[in-house]
Amino acid sequence: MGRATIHDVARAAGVSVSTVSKALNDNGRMAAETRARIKQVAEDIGFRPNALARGLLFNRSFTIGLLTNDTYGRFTLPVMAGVSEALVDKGVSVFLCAIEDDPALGKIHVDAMLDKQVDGIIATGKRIDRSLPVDLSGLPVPVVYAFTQGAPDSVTLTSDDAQGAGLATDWLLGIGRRRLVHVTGPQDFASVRERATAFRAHAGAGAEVLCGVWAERWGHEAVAQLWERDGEKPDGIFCGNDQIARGVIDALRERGIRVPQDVSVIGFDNWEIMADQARPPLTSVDMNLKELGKEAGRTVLALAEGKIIEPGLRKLPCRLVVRQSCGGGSA
Amino acid sequence: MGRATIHDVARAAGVSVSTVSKALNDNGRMAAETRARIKQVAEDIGFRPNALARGLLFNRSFTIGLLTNDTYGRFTLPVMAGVSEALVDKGVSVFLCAIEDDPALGKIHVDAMLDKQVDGIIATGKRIDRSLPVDLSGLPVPVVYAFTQGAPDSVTLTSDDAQGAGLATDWLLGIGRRRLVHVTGPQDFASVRERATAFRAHAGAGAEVLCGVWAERWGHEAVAQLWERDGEKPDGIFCGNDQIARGVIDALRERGIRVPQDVSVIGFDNWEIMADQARPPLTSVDMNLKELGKEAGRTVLALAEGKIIEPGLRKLPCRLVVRQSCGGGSA
DNA sequence: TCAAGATGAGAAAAGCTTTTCTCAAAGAAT
DNA sequence: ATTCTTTGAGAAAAGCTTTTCTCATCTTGA
Repeated sequence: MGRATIHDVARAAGVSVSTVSKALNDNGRMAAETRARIKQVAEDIGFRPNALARGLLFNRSFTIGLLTNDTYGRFTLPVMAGVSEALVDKGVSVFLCAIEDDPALGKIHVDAMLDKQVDGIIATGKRIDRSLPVDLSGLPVPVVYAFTQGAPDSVTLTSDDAQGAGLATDWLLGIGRRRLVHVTGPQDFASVRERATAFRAHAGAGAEVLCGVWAERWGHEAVAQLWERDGEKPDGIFCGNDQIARGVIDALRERGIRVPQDVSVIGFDNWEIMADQARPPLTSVDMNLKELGKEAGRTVLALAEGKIIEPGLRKLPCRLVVRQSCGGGSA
Repeated sequence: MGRATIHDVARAAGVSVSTVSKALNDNGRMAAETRARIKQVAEDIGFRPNALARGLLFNRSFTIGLLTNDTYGRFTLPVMAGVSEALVDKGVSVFLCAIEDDPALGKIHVDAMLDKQVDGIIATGKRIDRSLPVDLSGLPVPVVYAFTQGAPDSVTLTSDDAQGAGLATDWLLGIGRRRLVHVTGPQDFASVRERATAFRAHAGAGAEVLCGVWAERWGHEAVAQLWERDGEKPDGIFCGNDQIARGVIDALRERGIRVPQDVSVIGFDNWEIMADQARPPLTSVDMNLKELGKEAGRTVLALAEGKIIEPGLRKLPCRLVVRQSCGGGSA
């Protein structure tokens, strides 16, 4: 019972364990024929080295911890998938630690990870301007922050909100829209402020920004505000997330305004389930969260291997996913 | 550098490592005063035993693997959180393995988990009538399936679709609705069939079931079908998910039909972000996925400890979350 | 006072893998 | 034929913790 050990292979091949080890790791000197035979026996027997024993020996567990306080959101899941994907072919597995917003739970999880000798920790959350309720400074392993507020002098990865906003704004300008408005979320989000600044920089200082909440009804309401006052109406609306965009599109339709013929709308997040189901489907800025997760994985691994990575905030570019709500597609 | 080992504690306390071990684990015979002193030293020094070494010794890694092919969906995240929560205070950590729908990737992850000597594996997915693209039978560790199709003779946990549908139907009947309709997703989903059967059993064999797709526009369309034909109109609509319910509510509003005064609507999934933002907020059936995850965690741990759990399909009850789309709330 | 029992603490082995040393045998060169 | 070199393979230690023995010392009873 149990899994085959290197001793089983040695016995089956009629050699010593050290010879088996050397054969399998292409180490040491030995007859090529012996090496091949041992490899064959190991394969036949289904031997795979015990990672616990290797970890003990190398002081390296080939394991990292992923800490998140977001158990429902749509942001962390792609990040996690990216981390997992980046590390799996390096033989590194990922501990998932859901800590809610509970500092005590956070500490328990961090201690458990350290006990298990993780090679590093990635912290991720639901908002890039809030930090996790747990102190990760002074740990004996490297820490990388992804899509959450990092400690000073740490390596922190986020999406580039300004660049994403610029992408959307330029696209609207590129297809000939001139009267642009940005309808977005609450101003206390750093993302909101950064996107708004970039929007104004690209669209012109006079371009209007309406802050509200992250909800469809705010999209409705913003359209009402914009259309029920005097003056020129916008012909391009860049929204702070896909839900707001969804509300905007619905409100425009209810007013008989055609999207994209009369007004172009762009969302943010590229939340497929929302963007695809909007009528018309929503052009949206994608934050490349999976890519961000991959990068976080690669980075923490590099740090674990002793490579020097300059600390600081690194912003990864967004991309624009073109659907029909905007016009100007290549089709 | 590195973490303190039991040898460091022994040296600091002026005793042997075996004495330290016995002191900390409340094992063996020794002077109470010695024991207390050693414990104090260990605490001061910040000693925590190396889980790799313990794992090697006990043939137990205090680790389980969580396999999922759902990297974007909203079903697995609460399941994962539940698993993590159930196991953290047993000292068990969870490996997250995102395998997409790739059998090769699945095998790699399973092998990696076995290498790391996981005590068990939980498989979870995005659909309870599809199985993961990887064979988990004949593994040397116990496997529990949660919210995905399990192998024959395995322990499989899902939500009780029939009971959930019954809950919703009875609620509608209980508040006096008599002309009920069930608007749901594609019939090739087992969940759809099961809920429909339960709906008919509770609402009467003649009660109508409309199958379509899992999308808002289908909710719209179903309302159009129902209202644009002759005969009595429904006064209670039970929807197969919250997106459909959302479409139904919007379509009713557009027709001037009041929810909940004229028609009661109930959704399924209790997807907060959708249910809360509907106008009015949606009463919905919650599958208790976090609870399901917890149960899966407890079960796999029990199996890992050698307890006998009868194999088979276990269905965990749903609950109804009452908001305003239905009337009949206690308020 | 001597033997027997109780008590406290250390030595060693096990769990699995890898690496460094060591050693023996075979082949080559003188 | 003898010595040196090369080659092939095994022994042992390290990495950390726990448990089972074993041993020495102290106490107690006869």
